[in-house]
Amino acid sequence: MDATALTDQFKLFLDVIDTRSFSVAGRLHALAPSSVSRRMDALERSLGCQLVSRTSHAIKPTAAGQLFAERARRIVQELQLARAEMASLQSAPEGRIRIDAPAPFGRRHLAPALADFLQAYPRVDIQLRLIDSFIDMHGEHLGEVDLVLRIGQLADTRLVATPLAPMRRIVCASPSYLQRRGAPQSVAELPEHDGLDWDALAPPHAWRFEHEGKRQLLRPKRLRMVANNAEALLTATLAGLGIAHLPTWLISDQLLSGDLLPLFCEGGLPEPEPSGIYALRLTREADSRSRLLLEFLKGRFGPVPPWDQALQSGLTLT
Amino acid sequence: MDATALTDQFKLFLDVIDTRSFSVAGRLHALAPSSVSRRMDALERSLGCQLVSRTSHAIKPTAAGQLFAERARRIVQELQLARAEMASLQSAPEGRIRIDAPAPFGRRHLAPALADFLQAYPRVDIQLRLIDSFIDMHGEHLGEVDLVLRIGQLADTRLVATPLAPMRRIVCASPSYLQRRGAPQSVAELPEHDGLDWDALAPPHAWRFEHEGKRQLLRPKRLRMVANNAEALLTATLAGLGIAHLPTWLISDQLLSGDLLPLFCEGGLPEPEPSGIYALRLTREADSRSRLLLEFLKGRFGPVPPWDQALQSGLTLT
DNA sequence: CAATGGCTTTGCGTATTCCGCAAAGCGAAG
DNA sequence: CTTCGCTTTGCGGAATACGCAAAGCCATTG
Repeated sequence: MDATALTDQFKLFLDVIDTRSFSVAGRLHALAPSSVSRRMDALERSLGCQLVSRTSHAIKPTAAGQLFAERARRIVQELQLARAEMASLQSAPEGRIRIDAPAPFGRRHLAPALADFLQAYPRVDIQLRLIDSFIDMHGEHLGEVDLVLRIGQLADTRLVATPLAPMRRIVCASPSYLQRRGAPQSVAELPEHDGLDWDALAPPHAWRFEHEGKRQLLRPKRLRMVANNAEALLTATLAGLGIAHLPTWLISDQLLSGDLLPLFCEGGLPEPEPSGIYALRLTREADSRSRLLLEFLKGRFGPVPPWDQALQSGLTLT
Repeated sequence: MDATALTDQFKLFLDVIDTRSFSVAGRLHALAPSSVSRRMDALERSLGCQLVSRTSHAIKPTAAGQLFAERARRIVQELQLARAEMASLQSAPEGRIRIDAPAPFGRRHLAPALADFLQAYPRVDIQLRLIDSFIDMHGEHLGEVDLVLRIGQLADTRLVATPLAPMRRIVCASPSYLQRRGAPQSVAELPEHDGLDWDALAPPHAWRFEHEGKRQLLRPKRLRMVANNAEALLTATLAGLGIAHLPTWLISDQLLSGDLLPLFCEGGLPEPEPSGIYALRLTREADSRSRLLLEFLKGRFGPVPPWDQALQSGLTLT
């Protein structure tokens, strides 16, 4: 059963309705009139209601037939659209997808993913723009990109956000720091330590946990460094400047290599807020290439991201 | 090829995508894994692009496959909706369709059509309300009816109007009047005659023509009768009180029997304005029964209404 | 009024396709 | 390393779909 048979069956029916004749509809589809008659009979028996009223000389669409034709027209249109989209993916004429993404995540995970995507679809080009500062969603330069990757809380915009991966954060420190200051035995000891924290746009400099069912908001007494750049925080943490609450996509390598040690890793500490890695589009009706890339990234990063997979197997090993 | 096979093909593909396995998807559809493999292969060759990436042990949807699955879900939904609609038509549970219509048209043409419709769909009931006065579209009693028939110009409303039939009007008079006053030889003589006219809500009491490319607006000097009821105008015209410009759906019987004589029938005089017989619905998403009746009426009255058909063959005969 | 032409339907032989089974190849888990 | 399960492919059989021809019927036409 070829997939074109799906649309052809409906198109035959529509031609029957339009031409009011089995024979000329059959001629349009290179089918004998008898085949058209049998097909329409099968369709009617399958639907359980009469679609065309037959006299021995001519046919006339029933009211039910007209109604079904209306639906069938929509369906044929969607079928052709789906087919055309698949075809356009294959040829992908001069397709350039423009992406904005945060630089640390982009370098670590997006760039390798894009490399694989480009190999899978040789005729697609990509323009990647990595941004170290926060991306302003409301800027008018949004029209210049097809996809924007965003990490963290979602600001309410008129954009369409599709989740790419969940984000987990782990409290960690370097071995040197822990040797010097000792490892905290519980969450309650955290405020006594030096902290390195994200400089979010939202003011509360604090770490939010959900432990044993109740939410806790902890703030280290001394924040030795606050930065709005993930790489800078990582560098400071590796240098043993303090304890940080860093996302797994940033530190999975260091956790596996032992350059960073997780604290309270027994609980797992899931991200309590609806926070994650999202792809934003300007409109729901993006072009096929962007949507293709979006599906590709969804398949690559979700539901459990590769960095978390490695962490899971790696941490149980140690 | 059963019509259910059409949706089953897509549902199989969707199950393959969801379960990520040919064998369990095949089990869901009572198909051997080999058949699933062959069908997916055929689908991919038909679309010309890979939908699932196969390793010998497991499969994984391609980005293109995810994209196509999105489309396929919509299509399957529409297919099931169409099928359900057809099924609901057949059983038609306690279906009552409420219709408002102008009384003269309703008695003449709508009632016979409804009788045929009721015979075709035995489980549907109809509540017909014929109204002699104009129907106020803005009244709140609109929620109580499913369909409203309207003749003439369309007032702008939030309603959805679908044309049922074009309206033609013919200038005519009774033989007695023409014998007494003589027949006008051209449109220019019309103002000298006694007129019978529709009492439209819009004030201009005049007959609009389109003759030889230019629009003419004629007003009889003496309007012997003005009424807002078609039957009353017809009665007056038959009584020989004057010349009237009456719609063909009203006077086709009298024209055929000779009780009324057409004037200037050589030109045909099409209705110049976008005027006709319309069905109004409150919302585009009416229930199946109302839409079924609508299609039935459209098929019965359009594109050339039966009264005009009879006129055409009848008038060429005389 | 009769004939003709075209349309739909049905029966039948044939050809195409579609399915399941079995064997082979292969990767992942134990 | 072995084993299990999944996918793929070849093959025989069956079900289906097709076209052709004959029949029935209605509208048009000479």
